[in-house]
Order: sequence, then structure tokens, then C-alpha cells
Amino acid sequence: MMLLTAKAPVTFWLSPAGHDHRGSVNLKFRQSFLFAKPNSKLSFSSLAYAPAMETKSYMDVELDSSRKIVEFCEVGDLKNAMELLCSSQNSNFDLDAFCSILQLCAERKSIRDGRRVHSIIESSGVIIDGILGVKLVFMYVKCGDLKEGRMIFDKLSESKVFIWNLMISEYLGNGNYGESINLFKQMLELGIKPNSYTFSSVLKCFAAVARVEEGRQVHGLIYKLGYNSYNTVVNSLISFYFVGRKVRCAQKLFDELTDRDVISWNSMISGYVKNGLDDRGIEIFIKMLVFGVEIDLATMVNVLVACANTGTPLFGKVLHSYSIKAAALDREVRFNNTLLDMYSKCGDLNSAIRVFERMDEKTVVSWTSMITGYVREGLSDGAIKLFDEMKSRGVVPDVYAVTSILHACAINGNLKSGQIVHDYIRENNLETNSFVSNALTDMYAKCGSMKDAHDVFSHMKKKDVISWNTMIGGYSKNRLPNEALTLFAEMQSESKPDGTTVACILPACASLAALDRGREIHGYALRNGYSEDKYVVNALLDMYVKCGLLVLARSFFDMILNKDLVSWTVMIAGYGMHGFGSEAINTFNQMRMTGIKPDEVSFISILYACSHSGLLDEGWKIFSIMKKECQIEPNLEHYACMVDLLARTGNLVKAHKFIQTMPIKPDATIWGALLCGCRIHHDVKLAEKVAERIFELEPENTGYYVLLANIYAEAEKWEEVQKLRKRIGQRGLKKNPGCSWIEIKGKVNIFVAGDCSKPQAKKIELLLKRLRSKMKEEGYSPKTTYALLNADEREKEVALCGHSEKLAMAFGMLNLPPGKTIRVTKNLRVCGDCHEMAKFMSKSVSREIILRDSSRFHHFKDGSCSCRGFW
DNA sequence: CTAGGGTTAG
Repeated sequence: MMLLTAKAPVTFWLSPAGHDHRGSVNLKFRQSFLFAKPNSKLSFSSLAYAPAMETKSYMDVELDSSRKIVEFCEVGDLKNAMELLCSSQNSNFDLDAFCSILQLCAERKSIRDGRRVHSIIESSGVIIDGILGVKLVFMYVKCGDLKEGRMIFDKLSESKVFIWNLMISEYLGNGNYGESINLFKQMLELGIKPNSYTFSSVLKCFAAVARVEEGRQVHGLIYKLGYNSYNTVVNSLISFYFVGRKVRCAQKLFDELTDRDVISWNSMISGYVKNGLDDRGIEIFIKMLVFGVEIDLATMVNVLVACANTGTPLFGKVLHSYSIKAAALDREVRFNNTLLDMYSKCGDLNSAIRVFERMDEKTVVSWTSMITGYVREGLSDGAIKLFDEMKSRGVVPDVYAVTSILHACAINGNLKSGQIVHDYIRENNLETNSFVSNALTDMYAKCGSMKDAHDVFSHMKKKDVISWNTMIGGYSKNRLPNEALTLFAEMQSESKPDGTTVACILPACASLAALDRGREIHGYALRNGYSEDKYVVNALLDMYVKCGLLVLARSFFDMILNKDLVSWTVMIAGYGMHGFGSEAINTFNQMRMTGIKPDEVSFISILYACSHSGLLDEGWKIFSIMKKECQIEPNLEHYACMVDLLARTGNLVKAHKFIQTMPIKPDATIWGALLCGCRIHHDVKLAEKVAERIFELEPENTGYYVLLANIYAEAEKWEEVQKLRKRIGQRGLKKNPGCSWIEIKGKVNIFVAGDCSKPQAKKIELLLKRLRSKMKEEGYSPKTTYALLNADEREKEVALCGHSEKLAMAFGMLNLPPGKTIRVTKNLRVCGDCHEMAKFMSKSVSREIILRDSSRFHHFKDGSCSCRGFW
């Protein structure tokens, strides 16, 4: 017995006269069939009994095989039904046979059989229209051939609302909302009255394409046709308004709905959650409990999502036990999946794991949720293991699983695993999914392989704003600010930059000290309403700090309404970079007073500030606060700051001891900080010892060889300098060329040490010569030791004049209006002679010079520098 | 009405 649904009351309608040329055999039977849907409690025969009796007398031989086909279909025997249909000499079957077999083809989604039936119908000469036409359309549509179904649909001479609803809902299911809406408008024009099914589908379409106004008009029509008291229709309207973010409209409908069913309630929870109003969703759930409304799977899934978003695991636990006790949902996969995701989102990974392990049925969703849970906790190795296990159990990863695992590879920089995932993606053609290719781009960018990232990016057919942001952010993070800016410019013509883009591109401006570009982008953010976004705000603050506009940065900071930890950290680091150590400490204390707890990064910035201002005692105090009051274990960076602080302030022995008693293994930067101190305080002996440790740790890093060479040079140990040069040469290492730049009218002018090919080279040379002789007149002697050459003094002076920062400063003096501050940025640390000259320049031409080097800012004004020697 | 995925600041 085949069980069918008929949404009671079943509406019987008559086939158009003339089409039913075989007589009205089993008319009602067919019609009930047509309206029937699977999963009902009504039996097929109970609907069909009466007409079947009437028609007995019409039966002949052909009808007999028709009858048999119907019988085969009744028991679901498509094979025999098809055999009988195909083997018969003539094709004079009655409409019942065709309809039954088409219905079965539709249910089995057997398009091959369906097509054969179609061709037999065509060869039988029966006109395809009326019930038969509708049935054929139904078959094609259900078998997934919407195109063929549509062709027949378009030829139907007259059609009723049912088939229109079918077409509309099929286009909806395929995501072709526009076509659904077209059909809806067409049926209105033809005067076919939509019913509750039509409205449910079409409202979803208007929601999906965000055509809120037209949806409202449909609401009007619903009212006019009297469907505003239909539960299903009002439920659809509620969902529609929620998707359109018209929370109050949805609320009003719900409040005025007298006959709410469980779906109405569920729609309210889901709608609130979709609009970020998780608490109100939870309130609705509680009301359901209070009013004793039936609670089903969807209710629990919805409310668990709300709970996950609010991050309240305690409430989640209550929901968990309630669901098991009251509704025995713990065997439902969907419920378990949501539950484990809730635990993981609430930060209770262990409970999530427990749910996962107890699930007897696991789908790819369960695995993905679990993987994402691991990733969320930073346990990317565990995530990768789970992914492998999932595959070995025969669960096929889908696009969600793949994007999740790519994220895992990204956060631990695991390029190898990432590449394996990429291979899988290629084999299964998943790259066409934009989520996947964006995640791939991000994975490569985070693993530091911008070439691969660009490869994926450039092969994307459709780049969305996230693709661009990922790529631009990747360049920014990988210290390729010029590439970031170039891509940002390219983006303008293809995609509209959003707040995230702004937050991605600003660090590039900051690292280049490209103030004009940064300001432009600030303007863009203001015009487009992104200037309130906290990421944008903090990135802007950082940009102004790093472009040297400390005063402006401070007033910008003061205007931030909700300063978060990052805002404070940027400001503290800013003071540190600019040499205002005590201001940094004041700001740090203010931050703590407002109740914001410092984290690792903010401790780095405050310790850095102390070391760059030589605030020894204060630094130690903060170091102990970090450990004792904040329970933060210092990492290598914190230790580096402390070594730096000790070494700069001349406590070389203490610094050395400090390194030896560190609980974690010191790396090259730790020793490097001590080496810097050795240079400042001219301790060649210690420097040699320290340098050897460094060369063991980082034999390829030229910077340290150069640093030691400088120490030798300052001590005039030229032989040692030569030996070191040889050593560098043998290793095939090259000194990272010094490079400085200055932005003038939005254009970045780059100067490389010793490069005389730049425009205005002659003028620059002349200016520098003049300055040099003026300096000598006033008693400054060139710090020729920085030339690192064992040549005569004259030659050294010439070499020094080729230093990139001098070239850039001179270029600024020549090209900026008088009195305007000169802002120069250098990739390495500023040279001592250049530092002296900048001091002199600031006094003799009375203009401020702000020089940013790889370590800090130097504000030169009236002959002195803000760094007071701490650099 | 119902579960899982991608980009952003120190």
C-alpha cells in the first residue's frame, strides 16, 4: 500500500473538457494522486475507491494492460510497469497508466524511464495537455530537468495554480529567484489567483534577493485575498520580514497572530537570531515553555544557535539536558551537531568532544563542527588529525570541511598540510567555490607564500570583496606594502572596498609611512561610514602613530569612544616609539584604571617603551606586574625587551646574567639586544662572545655581522673589520642595502645608499656638502667611524654622504615648502653620522625632522633628538 | 522554522 499525503482538504478540480479523450476514467483517482505528497497518513485507495468502481464497465484489453501498469505502480514496481508499457504492440494506454507511471518515475527520480514514457505518449498521439501535461511537467521537474519541464509547462493551454506553484518552488530551490518572481508576476497577469503555497514560495524569493518593497506589496495582496489568517502564510511573512531586517514588522505579525503553531514560534527564534538578537530569541523560547507550546527539533536547534552566539555554556548545558529529558532529541544528528557546535562556540571544547564521541551517527557536518572547534582553540594539529580520520572513515569532505581545515593550516603556518588539502581541492574541483578559494588564498598568505596566494587569487573567476581583502591583507602582513597598495588601486575598478579592506590596507600605509595615502583612505572610510569600525579606528590610529603624527594620534585616540585593548596598546607603543617613555607608562596605568587588562602584546609595547627611554626601574616593575598580577608568562619578546633595557642602560653584565638565567632558550634577537648594548657602551670583548652565539643561531643574518663590524670599526679595529668582511663574503651574504624614502605630494621617493642616479642628485650632493662644511665650522666632526671603511677621512666623508637617509632628508629640504616638517623613513637603523647631521639640520634651517628607522622615531628639533641617545 | 565554512587592527 502506497502512502500518500493529501493536504486536507483535497481540492478536486476537473480536467478541461476535450482533453480527457478517453473518458473520465478514474478522474478523481488521478486528481487525488496529483495532489498527493509523500509522507501522509491517508492511503491511496481510500481516496480513490469510488471512481474506480464506476469505471469497471469501460475496460477492454488495452485498458487491462493499463490497469496492470497502474497496479504495478501502486506497489512501486517501476521495472515491471515500464516493461509492460514498452513491450506492448500498440500504445493505447489510458491516462491512468501514463499518470501513475510518470508519478512513480518522479518519485524514483528516474529521468530515463520518464523520458521513455514521454516518447511513448508522444507516439500514442495523445495531446499533451491538461492533467497529462501537468504530470509530465511534474515528472521532469522532480527528476531535475527543469528546462524540459518548463518547455512543456509553457505549452499547456490552461493551467491551474498547482503547477505554477510547482514551477515557482522549483526555481526557488535552484536559487533562480528571479525566474520564480517572473512566474509569479506572470500568473497574476493571467488572472490566476495565488494561494498559500504560492505566497510561501514567493516570499522566500523576495527575501533572498532582498527586494523588501515588492515583498511588502505581496503582503498587501495576501491581505486582499484573505490569506492573512493563514498560518503558513503569516509564518512566511514573518521570516520574510526578518530576512529583510524588519524586525518590528515580523514582531507585529507574530503578536497579532492568534493561531500560532510551533513553526510561528520557531520562526521568531530563528529570526531574532538572524538579526543578532539572540537574547530575544531565548526569551521567545522561554515563553514557549511558559505557555506550554510544543517544542520540536527545530526549536531546540534554533535556541542552541542563539545560545552559541551569546557564549553562555551554562544555559547551553540546561538546554542540553532539557532536550534529552523532554524531547529525547539526543539521537537526532541535527540536534547533536548544533549541540556540539554550541559547546565549542561557548569555549567548552571538552563537552563538544563528549557529544561528538557519543554520537552514533556522524555526518560531515559533525566532523566539520568538531574540526572548527579545535581550530577555534588554536589546536590546529588536532584539527588536521580529525580531518584525516574523517577521510579514513569514508566521510567525504565537502566545501565547509575543506575551508575549515584550510583555516587550521593557516593558523599554524602549516604549508605542507595546506598543499595536501589544495591537491584534494583540485582533484575534486572545489576551487570554484569562492569560500574555498578565499580560504586557500588566506592559507598561503598566512603561511608566508604570497606567490601561491596570488596564483589562487588570479585564477579566481569571480573575486568578491573578501578575495581582495585576503590578498591585500596578506601583502600587508607579509611586509609587502607596495604590493598591497598596488592591488588596492587595482581593486577600485572591480570591487568596492569595505571596512575590512580599509583595515587591511592601512598597515601598508603605516609601514611605508605613506601619510598622504593613509589620509586619503581615512577620508574614504569617513565618506563610506567605516570610520566607526573598531578595526578601522585602531588601524587608523596605528597609521598616524607610525607616520610620526603623535600629537594628532593622541587627539584621535581621545576621540575614540570605546577604546579597547588594541587602541590602548597602539597608543602606548606610539609613545614608546617616539621616545615618550613616561607618557607610555601614564597611558598604561590609565588603561589599567579603566579596567582593561593588559595582554602579552600590550606588555611588549610598554616594556619596549621603557627600554627606548631608558626607564630601568619602571621596566622592571612592569615586568614583575606582568608575572605576578597578570599571570602572564613572559615570552621571548618580553625577555628581549628586558635585555634591551638592561643593555642600553649600561648594565651589560646584568643583562648577560639575565640571559643565562632565562627559563626559555634565548634566540638570536635576545643576544642581538645585548650586542646592541655592547655597541652603545663599547664593550668589544663581550660583543665578540655574544656575536659568536648569534652566528651559531642565525648564521645567515647579515645584520649581526654588520653590527659587530660597526663595533670593531668604532674601536678602530680595522683588521677585525676586514676579517668579518671576508667571513660575510665567504658565506655569500650581502648586506641588506640601506634604503630611505620620503613622501612628497602623495608620491613616495625612494633612496638607496650610494645611489646617485636619482633626480636632483647633483643638487642633493651640493646641499649635503654645504651642510657638512657648515657643521665643521660650528665644531661638529663627522662620525666617520660609521663609514665602516678603512680609508682616509676624506673618502669616508664622501661615503657617508651617500647614506640613504641623508639623501632623503636633503631631498625633502629641496622639495618641501620652508618650515614644513621633513618626514623620512628608513628600513634599517639610522646611522650615527646621519643622526648628528639631522640634529644639525634641524637647528640650522630651523625645521623639524622626523626620522623613523627600523627601531623607533627620532624627532629632531633645535639641534637635539627626542631619542636622547637611546637608539 | 532546523546544524558546520572564508577577509580585518596592536
